[in-house]
Amino acid sequence: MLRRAANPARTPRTASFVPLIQREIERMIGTGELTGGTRVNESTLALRLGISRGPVREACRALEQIGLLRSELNRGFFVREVSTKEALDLYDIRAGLFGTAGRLAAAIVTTVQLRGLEELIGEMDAAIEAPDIATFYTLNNEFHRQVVVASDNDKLIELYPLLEAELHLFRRRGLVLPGSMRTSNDEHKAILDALRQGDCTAAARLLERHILAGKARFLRTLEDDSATDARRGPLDPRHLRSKDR
Amino acid sequence: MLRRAANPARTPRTASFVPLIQREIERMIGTGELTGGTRVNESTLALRLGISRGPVREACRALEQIGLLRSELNRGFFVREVSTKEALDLYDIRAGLFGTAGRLAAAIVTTVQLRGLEELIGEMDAAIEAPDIATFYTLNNEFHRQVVVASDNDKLIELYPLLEAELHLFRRRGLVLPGSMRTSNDEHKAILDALRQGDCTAAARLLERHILAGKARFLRTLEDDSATDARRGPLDPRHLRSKDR
DNA sequence: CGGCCACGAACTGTCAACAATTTTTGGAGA
DNA sequence: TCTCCAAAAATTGTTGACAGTTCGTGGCCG
Repeated sequence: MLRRAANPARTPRTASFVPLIQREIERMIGTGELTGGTRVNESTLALRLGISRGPVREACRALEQIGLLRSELNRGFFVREVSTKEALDLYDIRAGLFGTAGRLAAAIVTTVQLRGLEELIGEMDAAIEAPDIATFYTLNNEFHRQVVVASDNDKLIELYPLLEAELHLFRRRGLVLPGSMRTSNDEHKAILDALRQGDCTAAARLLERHILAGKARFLRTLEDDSATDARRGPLDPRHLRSKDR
Repeated sequence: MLRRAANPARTPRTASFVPLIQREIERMIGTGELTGGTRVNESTLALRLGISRGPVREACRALEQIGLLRSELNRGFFVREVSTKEALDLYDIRAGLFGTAGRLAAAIVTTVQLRGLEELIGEMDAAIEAPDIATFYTLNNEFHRQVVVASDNDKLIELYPLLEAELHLFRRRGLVLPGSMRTSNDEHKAILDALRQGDCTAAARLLERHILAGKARFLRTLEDDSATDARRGPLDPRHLRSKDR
């Protein structure tokens, strides 16, 4: 929580409030403290953080650009809700970018990085045995992140987490199916092999398919949900237009 | 130019100033009115647009997020300069995304859209004959845009132009080599064929390679420049780490 | 003549206030 | 009791002002 108790002076000027507020709101969204569709009350938030509305508005404007908030004229900022169509779109984009990351990484990945990925795979195996879904989820994210970092493409390293964050705004969480963890980690192992051998084409293909497989699993959970939970109604047929491959 | 002369009332409230300012700054950057590295003076800009600094700051904060501006504490906002490394990184990202666009588009592209692409290719041929580099440049951009639109991936349609805009911040413009126009349009024809046949894999591969070919041409112009214009010094060896394919 | 420091101007970061708009509340009428 | 409407409250969009920082200038000292 942001407190200015330790700094009664008017303006610290050693750091701007805006990035702090931005990260704070991101955190609130991440933890579910702010849930999709809810309105961000500028005054309340400013009061709670002990600052005025100006910096809060700037932070919200920044968050609007990266897709975490949306604005309505004279009504302020709202936490974005990601539709099923958008979530599926994001999977396709992530697939393309992740494939690119693999193509780049395979050419320049270091042995240290390879060892790191190997360790993560081992820990994921352990999490599968436990079974510990939460830990697997974290490790899986870290594996993806490290692959992107290995690409040494700074723009990609910057862009990829934004897409992940936006995907997390999809209304239903916990998209990791217990049964799919083993399959997923097998894919990780194949990816590691391709990276180790410096096979750019294979790495790109495997990583792209890894995300698209995730998309397929995601689609399946959606269908399951709409079957068991009839209140939500049938799936929008538009979703089926996004063909895989 | 934004003027409020027609609206002397204090607050119109039929639209927020922020998006208008944002687009105005984008335009100024696009036309080169604001060039890379220059400082964005909030007071001056606000005065010129006839509004106060608040909305200007919000617009700048938004532009910071999409990579057109950067901020320094107590020094304000500056027009970003895109380094050679970043430009090359952007080419790789665009290649991956463009390939994704092609994979998606091939499955659902309409005959109307195909006809539109075909016409653009024809016009580009004419521009090559003229020769009219500026027109070719515009048509080429439009061709790329239409392929992305054909993917029907809204997030991609939103994301792709941002990357284009950022690439335009690279310090040297006019990266279209006269000699490469014909090659480039030949690639367009192959892409159109793949799309017409609904061949997702071929379309993805061709589009990805089309951008990577652009990256290769880009690299060549850099080398030419550094050879003829020795004052800039030799290329940073890091650039060579981004291997193609 | 050159470097250093102090002073003033310019500018940023933040705040408090105001007007316009939206939302809520309360009650009158059917 | 429910619906509709008007007034009050709450909230946003914008503004002008203030404090602190950075930048530029000129004088002083070596």
